[in-house]
Amino acid sequence: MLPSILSKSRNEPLLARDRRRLCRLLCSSLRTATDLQLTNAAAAASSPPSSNSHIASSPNSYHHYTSVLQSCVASRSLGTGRQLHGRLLVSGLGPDTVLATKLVDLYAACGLVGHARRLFDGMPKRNVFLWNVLIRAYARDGPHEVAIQLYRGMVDYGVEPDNFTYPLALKACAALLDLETGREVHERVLGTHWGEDMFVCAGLVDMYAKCGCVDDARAVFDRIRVRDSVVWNSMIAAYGQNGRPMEALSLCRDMAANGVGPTIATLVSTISAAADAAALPRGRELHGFGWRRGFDRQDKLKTSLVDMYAKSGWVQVARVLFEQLMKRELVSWNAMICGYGMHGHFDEALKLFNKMRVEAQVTPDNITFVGVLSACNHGGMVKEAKEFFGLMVDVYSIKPTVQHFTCLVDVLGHAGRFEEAYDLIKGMPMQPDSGIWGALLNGCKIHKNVELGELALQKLIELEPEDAGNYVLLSNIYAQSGKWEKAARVRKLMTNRGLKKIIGCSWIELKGKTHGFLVGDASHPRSAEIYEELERLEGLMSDAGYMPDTMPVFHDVGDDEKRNMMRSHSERLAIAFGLISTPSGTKLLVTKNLRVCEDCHVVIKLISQIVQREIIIRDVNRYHHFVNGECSCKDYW
DNA sequence: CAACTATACA
Repeated sequence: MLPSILSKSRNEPLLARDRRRLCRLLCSSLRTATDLQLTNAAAAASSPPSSNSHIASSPNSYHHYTSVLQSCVASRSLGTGRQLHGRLLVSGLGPDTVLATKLVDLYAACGLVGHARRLFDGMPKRNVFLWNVLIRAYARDGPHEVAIQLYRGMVDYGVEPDNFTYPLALKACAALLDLETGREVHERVLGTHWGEDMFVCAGLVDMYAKCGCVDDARAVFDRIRVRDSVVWNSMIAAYGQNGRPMEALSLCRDMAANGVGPTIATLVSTISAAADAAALPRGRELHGFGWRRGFDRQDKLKTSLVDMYAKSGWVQVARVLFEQLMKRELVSWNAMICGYGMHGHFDEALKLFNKMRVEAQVTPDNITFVGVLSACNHGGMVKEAKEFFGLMVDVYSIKPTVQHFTCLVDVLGHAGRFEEAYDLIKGMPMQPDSGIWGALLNGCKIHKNVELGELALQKLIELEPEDAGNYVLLSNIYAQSGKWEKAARVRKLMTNRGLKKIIGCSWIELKGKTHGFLVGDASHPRSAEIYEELERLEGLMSDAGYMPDTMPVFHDVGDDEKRNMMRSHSERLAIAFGLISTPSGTKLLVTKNLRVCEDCHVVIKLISQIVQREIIIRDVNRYHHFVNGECSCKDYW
């Protein structure tokens, strides 16, 4: 009869004899003073005043027994838990699923998944709680494949997954980027009534988002009737993580309009979206909002602000916030180092990197090295880049990824060391991707290496035949070396394949409103003033000896027309608009969907000198920080 | 027993 003690239903009164037995068991396992203190404190904490608190606090009840175990879970008192487990085994107090669930939970929480698994495997009967607790352990700490195996095992075992199981299984799918299984889980959910459950839907949204299917995520999101902040956050993060920051920002507005208050998670996701969209005014607004709520004291929010300010050109502000962090985590260091790197402050980036390793004793990861290598890159530091690469591999035993190789190829290409770059590519342990060939092609463009440029383009076309930018780049290489027929042939090849050059577009955000400009755009209400300003500046520039360089325009058109096309490049329109709409001295940030052309680069340098303004252009792949006639890229980009 | 939150090459 004893084994049945522990499987009595919770509300059934225990027999006096059972109670005595349990009490003895419990007391004998809690002999040490520390354990006792721990347990008492934890038990007190886990029984808040409630209608049945008298039951929980009664020392002889089954509730007390389970609550002691519960408190072990809460305080991770492995010792006490193991003793209890031992006693249970010795006394033949058998397999009660409630107690087993708590033990499995305890072992998993203390990192002893093996123990948890053995206990689980030994249970003759498994209910949904037991499955969930074990799946949770694997869904949280991995290996995630096991979580999915268990989910499948549970179905085979005949236990129906519930509203707790699905989010866990989906979390594992998300971690593995296993879209196929994710869809399978979704299918199953649709066959039940759990499709209405907010937790399950949040799990689905997140799973689709992590697997890159934002629109599937949105479809699930749209069908949810009542949405709490977490579901909104999941969807906002979905856009942010999939390169659609503008939609993330607008969804945050929708969330507020729907009366759901932003939480710290909302702000972190949205601020990071603002960073990616280089939407500084919006980011500052969010910063202010977080400040009023007192969220900005939290390191996670502050780190997202570090990233946002750095990406919006305010590296110094980012640094101040970085210094204010209570504890500088790896991500914070990475954000700051990459922030310096992308603006060309390679000396600051390297100083910070050393501070991180030596003073703060934080171990860098592969992302840190991407930042450091790209910083070397922007500074043209070949020797240092190689050294850091060696440091990464030899000292930190970090396996280089294709991104690290891309940085090296890029720095070598910039320096015109094509043989080394090409050898490096040939010796890479992985297949070179489009980034690698793109970096090489970029170097070829700078040094007018037509031969290797052709090869790189060949590879690029194989890898991404749909990308018109590749054709444009090669055509520019030809044009720069005066090979006009070849330039035209590439252009023709491009049109024959039905590819269109992406139209250049730049935007600038002023007072929370985004103003976008296309090439030759005359649609802006202040268009006349914008062109007037450009003309005024051109006059001042030719006084300074500026001659337009029309080389990059590869169309077969007359010089005058080329000039006109150049002078109405979208970034110039955006800058002119910024100049006439802001007080003198205001820093301008312009974002562009393509690369800045050579002539615009020269022009913007001159403008920054003439009007004495800091102008930041955020290219499709880097920043140009123009101050007093100089650019942070030192004309290498 | 459950869902969301920062960093990265070209």
